[in-house]
Amino acid sequence: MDIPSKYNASSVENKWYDYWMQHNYFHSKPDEREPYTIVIPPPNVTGILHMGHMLNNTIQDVLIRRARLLGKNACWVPGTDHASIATEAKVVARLKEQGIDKNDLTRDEFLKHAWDWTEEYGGVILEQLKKLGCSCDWDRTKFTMDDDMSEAVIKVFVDLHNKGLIYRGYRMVNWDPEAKTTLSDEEVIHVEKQGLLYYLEYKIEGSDEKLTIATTRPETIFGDTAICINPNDERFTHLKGKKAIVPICGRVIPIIEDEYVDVEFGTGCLKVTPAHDENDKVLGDKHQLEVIDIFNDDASLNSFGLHYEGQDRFVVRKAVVKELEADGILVKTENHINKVGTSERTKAVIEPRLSDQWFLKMEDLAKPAIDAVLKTGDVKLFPKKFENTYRHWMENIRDWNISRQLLWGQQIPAYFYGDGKEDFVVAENIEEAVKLARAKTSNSELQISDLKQDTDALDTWFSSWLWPMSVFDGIRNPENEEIKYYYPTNDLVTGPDILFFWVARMIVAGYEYKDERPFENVYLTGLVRDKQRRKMSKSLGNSPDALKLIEEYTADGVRVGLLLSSAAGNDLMFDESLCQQGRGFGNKIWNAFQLTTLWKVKDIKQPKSSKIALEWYEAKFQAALVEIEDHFSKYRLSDALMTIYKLIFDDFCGWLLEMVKPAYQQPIDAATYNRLMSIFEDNLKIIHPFMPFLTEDIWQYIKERSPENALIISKWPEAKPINETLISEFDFASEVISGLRNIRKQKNIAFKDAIAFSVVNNENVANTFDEIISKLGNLETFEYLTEALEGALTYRVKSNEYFIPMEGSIDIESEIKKLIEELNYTEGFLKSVQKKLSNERFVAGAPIQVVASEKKKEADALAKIETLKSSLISLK
RNA sequence: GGGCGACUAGCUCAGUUGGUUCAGAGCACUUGGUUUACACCCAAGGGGUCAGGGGUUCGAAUCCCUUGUCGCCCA
Repeated sequence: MDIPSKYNASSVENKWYDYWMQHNYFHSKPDEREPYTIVIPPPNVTGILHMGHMLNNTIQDVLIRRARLLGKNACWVPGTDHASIATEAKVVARLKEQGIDKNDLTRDEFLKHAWDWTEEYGGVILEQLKKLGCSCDWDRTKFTMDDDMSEAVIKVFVDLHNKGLIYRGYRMVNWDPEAKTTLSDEEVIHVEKQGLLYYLEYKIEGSDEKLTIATTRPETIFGDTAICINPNDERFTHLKGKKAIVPICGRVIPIIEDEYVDVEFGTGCLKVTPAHDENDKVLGDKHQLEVIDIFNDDASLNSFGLHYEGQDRFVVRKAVVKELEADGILVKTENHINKVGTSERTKAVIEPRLSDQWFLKMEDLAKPAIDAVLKTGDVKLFPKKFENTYRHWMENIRDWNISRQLLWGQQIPAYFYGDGKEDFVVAENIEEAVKLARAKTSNSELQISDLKQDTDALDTWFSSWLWPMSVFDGIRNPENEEIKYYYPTNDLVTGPDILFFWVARMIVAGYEYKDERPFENVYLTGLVRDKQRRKMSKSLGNSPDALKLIEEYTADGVRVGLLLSSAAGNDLMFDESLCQQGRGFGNKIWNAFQLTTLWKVKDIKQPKSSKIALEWYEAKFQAALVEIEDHFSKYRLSDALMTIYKLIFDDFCGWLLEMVKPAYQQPIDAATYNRLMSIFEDNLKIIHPFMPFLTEDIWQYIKERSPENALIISKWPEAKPINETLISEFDFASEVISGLRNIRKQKNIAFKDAIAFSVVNNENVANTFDEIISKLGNLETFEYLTEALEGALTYRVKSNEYFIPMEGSIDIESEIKKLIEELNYTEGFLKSVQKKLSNERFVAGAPIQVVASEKKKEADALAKIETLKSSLISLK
């Protein structure tokens, strides 16, 4: 077989991805094996891959590939989300470019455009995931607007309505004047903005007196329906029961009293605008105030705005201020920082607005979801710190506004038969609706044509909260084989930014519809930031192009780079040098493989050193396996990767290969070679989840393999007992070798010059690794002595003393100085240990093993001091 | 304003019930190296008052109090 000397990532990646696809390894169907299921957090259908997706999906792929190797029936369901507001905004923008106004289109016409768009751009992101190596079961790809998915959504809406949990209410909602839709509370981002506080004078009716109020929104005076004072505020006692006159529009409004008013803030007087502020609405309800809505749905003023009618709210603010100033009503302005609600999607400033919307009662639904995370632990969050955030949100949960004034999404299945607020029925389809409407109205003459479906669509999250169930058709067919097999899923990997939007609601839906958790573990990734800690975003232009990154650093390299420093829940400070490290690691493995291919294998005797070396590596490998297992069980993927990285880089390449490497142009014995290759295969298995392409490629070069023997579906190495003795003996030997290297360096002895070497074995160290020390130290001789050797360079490991004879060139003075330094240090150390041991309270209070270890330290130090002293004597 | 979390080497982070393994890892840095797999490499080395202060304890990076800085969530 021809093996290229350089690893050619791009052709290898395509080759093996195609191979995996062709042999259907990613596909899962229910069988007798234990299932391991992940549902992808569906990205926006028209989105493109960014760093957050890369991180997210790499983690999922690592988990799914490992599960596959562990012999589980691994199923990773991919798909996309229709993302109603984001997608609709893009479609509207494109139509606008083409000179088409959304409002001129019928619902069906608009939806046609939206579907065209979806088909044009949809799924690009899924293709990009393939480049990253994601082993999703592509046969199962779902879209939240697929017919069956939509059916499930509608079914759930009807069901919740019939349970009395969905209601229609005239409420204050968050209005996005740009998208012209409401938003849920979670879609509103509060941003701190520098604004102004305006002090305005209102005349008191029937007197010359004036009252000053402070407001951040002077343009809303057109909606004022009261002035409120605090009844305990003596400054205003005399105004009780009087009326004030609103500037510009001259309307007379009452002065009301309420303790809600903060005496300290502004002037202690509040203007009340019930239509445009949530708190004012509460006040208004309490005091039965009139509600005057002054805005159109694009936040321009309506006729209540008088001569400002038709102008935008921010334009009006400036103009009103000017007019008020000219009239002497504006007393002063102050700088003021306030938090302004903005739309997550369009960034528009949110306008609180009263309107008829659909709501889902959350309080009771939330209860099992609270217990699952906080009491029973049925659902675990990683890292755990998010449990507090979760608790806080869930215990203060508010009803969920699920209607959106959008077209792109599932249309609300409420059918109106009259103009009254309650003149509607909710049904899965219009035929059903007619029947219900006839029954409700006792009017058997009612026809389909008499019904008008609510024009609103459902919030996107109202479809994605069913995702872990609906992808297996668990809502429409709750008893089908797939949902029974795959549900509950195992792990969910997503960002903490959608903990409430999505994760919490999936848990709610899971308990409501399956009476079971939707997943067991939630791995919350951090945000990907740049080196300067800025969030990666398109507008900042600091997000690298995902595909270019793969091209430059290989898919495996990027995967490793992303995972190297991303503990669960911690933000990831992304730096391309991490990918460099990942690519470098790939090259290292490739070169290690290259080395093995250069050897001629011969049926000759196996050197003892090779036999020991292989046994030692197997011990290290087993120890690493335990560590890796532990890291995975805690979702510490970076730690698991680092353990493997060090095992392969240091122990395998750095030590083992050097130990078994035959001399120049000499063959390697078959026993060592075969064992080594089998070890290599085990290495490939454990790194495969992180670096799937490179490992499969090498795996297939090692031997001809049938499709049943591909690495992707091989078996994770079996755990065996660890030979601890061998590990600790090697640790000692490696210190001996380091000492040799140091001496060589200090004395400028080239490696190719063999040297004589001897030891006084005070520690009674086993000679297991002597041959290896000889080989790696390039020793000419290795002798055991009973007494110190004179005229030699020395160094110590514990109380063992090592000698390298050197004629003439030994600087006795500096040797003595070195020994005295070492002696002083060891004596100081001994003193501190003995001080501890002479403390009765320590000996009595500390655990036995801690005391024992201190005693061992004492003995070791004493032995070492002995060695040092005798060396000093012999030098003098 | 309320809550949560963080602060450990130049950077990114580990450090589990206070005690074998406690001051660690990787990267970066310095020095040396044509050891025939790999300079995308090898070897050696420097570097931290564990944010500041106080306390509990035989013993504190770890527990408590306090101050500061930063981040996130909610209002």
